[in-house]
Amino acid sequence: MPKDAADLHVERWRDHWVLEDDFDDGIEAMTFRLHQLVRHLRATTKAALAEVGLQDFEYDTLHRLMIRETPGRASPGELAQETGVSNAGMTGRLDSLEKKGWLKRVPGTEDRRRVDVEITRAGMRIWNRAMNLRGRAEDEVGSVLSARELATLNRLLRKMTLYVEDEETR
Amino acid sequence: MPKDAADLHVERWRDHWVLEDDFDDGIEAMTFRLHQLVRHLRATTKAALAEVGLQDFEYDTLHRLMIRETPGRASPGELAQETGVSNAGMTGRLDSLEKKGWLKRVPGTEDRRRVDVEITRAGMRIWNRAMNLRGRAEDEVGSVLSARELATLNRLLRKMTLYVEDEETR
DNA sequence: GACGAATAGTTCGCTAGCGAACTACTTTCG
DNA sequence: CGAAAGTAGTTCGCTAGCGAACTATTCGTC
Repeated sequence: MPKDAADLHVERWRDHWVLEDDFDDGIEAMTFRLHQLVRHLRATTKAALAEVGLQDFEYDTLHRLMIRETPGRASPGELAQETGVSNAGMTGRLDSLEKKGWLKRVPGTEDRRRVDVEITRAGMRIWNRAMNLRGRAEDEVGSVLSARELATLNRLLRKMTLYVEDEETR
Repeated sequence: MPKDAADLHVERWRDHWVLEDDFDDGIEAMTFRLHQLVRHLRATTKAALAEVGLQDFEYDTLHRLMIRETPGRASPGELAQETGVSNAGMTGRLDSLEKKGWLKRVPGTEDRRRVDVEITRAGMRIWNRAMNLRGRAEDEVGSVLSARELATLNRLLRKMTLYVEDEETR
C-alpha cells in the first residue's frame, strides 16, 4: 500500500520521540489528513472562484446566505454564526459585498437593532456561476472514491460531526 | 439515523434549487463535514494551546520544525512549504518566535542566501507541553470511532490524500 | 570569466479578521 | 413605569498573512 504524507509523518514521529502521553497513531494520521484535505479543497476552490472574480470569503458569505432555510435573507449575526466568523468580521464582509452590489442591508422592521441582509440579482448571478465551478473542483477529489466508499466515509464523518455539534450546543 | 448539519444542508439544497450542473450529494456532504471537523479541531486546539500561552500559528511553526526528518532544524522556505504559508508569512512568524526566544536564525554555512532555523531549549519545552494538550483535544473527537472504524476512515482519507499529493507535485 | 537566470529570504503596502468597546435598541424586573 | 440587563451590529486598533518587489547570493551558459 502506498504511503501518504500522514503515514510518513507518523513513522518519523515514532522514530524520533518518546512521548509523555502516548499518541494514537490513527488519530494523529486522521487529523493530519483532515487538515491536508481541507487545505487542498480551499486552494482548489480559491482558484476556481478566481475565474468569476470572487474571493473565497465573498463566495462563502453569498453561499451561506443562499443555502439558508430563508434563501437570500439573514441577519448579520446569523451569518456570522453559520460561517464561524466574528460579528466584527461579518460586518467587514458585508461592507465589502454591499459595496460591490451583491447584497444590501435593510433595516429590520420589528426590531430596530436588527439589520436584514438580502442578496441582489447581481449577487445571485455571480453566486450561481461560482457554485458550479466550485462543485467541479470538489468533485475531482471525491471521485477517487467509489459510491460505496463515499457512503462509508460520510457515515464515519457523521459520527464525529454529530459529536461535535452536540459539544457546540452545550 | 440522526442527522447532522451536513444532512440538513443537503436536504435543504434539494428543496430549493434546480441546478445547472448536478451536484453529488455525497461529495457535497463530505466537503461540508470535512470543513466542519477541521473548524472544530482548530477551535479546540486553539483553546488547549492558550493554556500554555501559545497561539496556533506559533504551535504550528514549532511543531512542523520538530517533526521533520531533521528535528528542530529547517530553512524558512522548507517551513513555509510544509505549513502552507507564504515565504513572507513565514518570515513574519519566524520574526515573532525568534523575538520570544523559542527559535533562532543561523546563517547558512554553504549557501549564504540560506538561513537555518533552529529551535531553542525554551522552544522545545513549550512545544512539548503544548503538544500533549493538543493531543488530548484531538483524541476527544476521534474517540467516538472504534479502532476498526478509525482504520477504515484513514484508509478512505488516504485514498484522497494520495490523489491530492500527486496533484500537488505536478 | 562575465552575464543572465534562478533561488532564498526580507520588506512593504495592503487586507480579512479579531477582541474590546461602543451606540442604539429591546427585554426584564422591581 | 423606569432603570438595569441583555442583545444587534458597528467602530477601532491591532495582527497574521498575502502578493509584488526588492536585495543578496548561487548556478548555468556562452
